[in-house]
Amino acid sequence: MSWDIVYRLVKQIPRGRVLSYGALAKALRLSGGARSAGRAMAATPTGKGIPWHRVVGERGKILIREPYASLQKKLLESEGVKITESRVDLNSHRWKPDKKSLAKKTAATKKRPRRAPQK
DNA sequence: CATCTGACGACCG
DNA sequence: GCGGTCGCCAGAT
Repeated sequence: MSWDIVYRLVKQIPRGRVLSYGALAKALRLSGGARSAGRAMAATPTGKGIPWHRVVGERGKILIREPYASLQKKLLESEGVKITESRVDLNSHRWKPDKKSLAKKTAATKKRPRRAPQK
């Protein structure tokens, strides 16, 4: 799968702003949801100018393990993001991608079925 | 092809 | 607020 679209969006996250895996997945309509977003980040090649550290858990928590967790925290703080107890202040830093930022082309399996027509 | 695992999230206790 | 479970899906073995 091409995580290109994910990287592209992540690269557009403004300095001092963060986005959650879930929001990221939703914005791009990834089939696997937050998990796929996470996979994408896990496969993110470092040194490509991709601010992967601006992606945290839905509640602003750093979910990754050491030593990346510490690194991420450090990077965020250096960007002016407030962090409290390994937790990002999503309340003031949550970022919403612009519609234009969503210049996705091949968003995984497009969109997934809404819900079972139950009832 | 069968299973397990995982940079997640929603729920429940 | 924290920890355990389940659901979701794609990759890895």
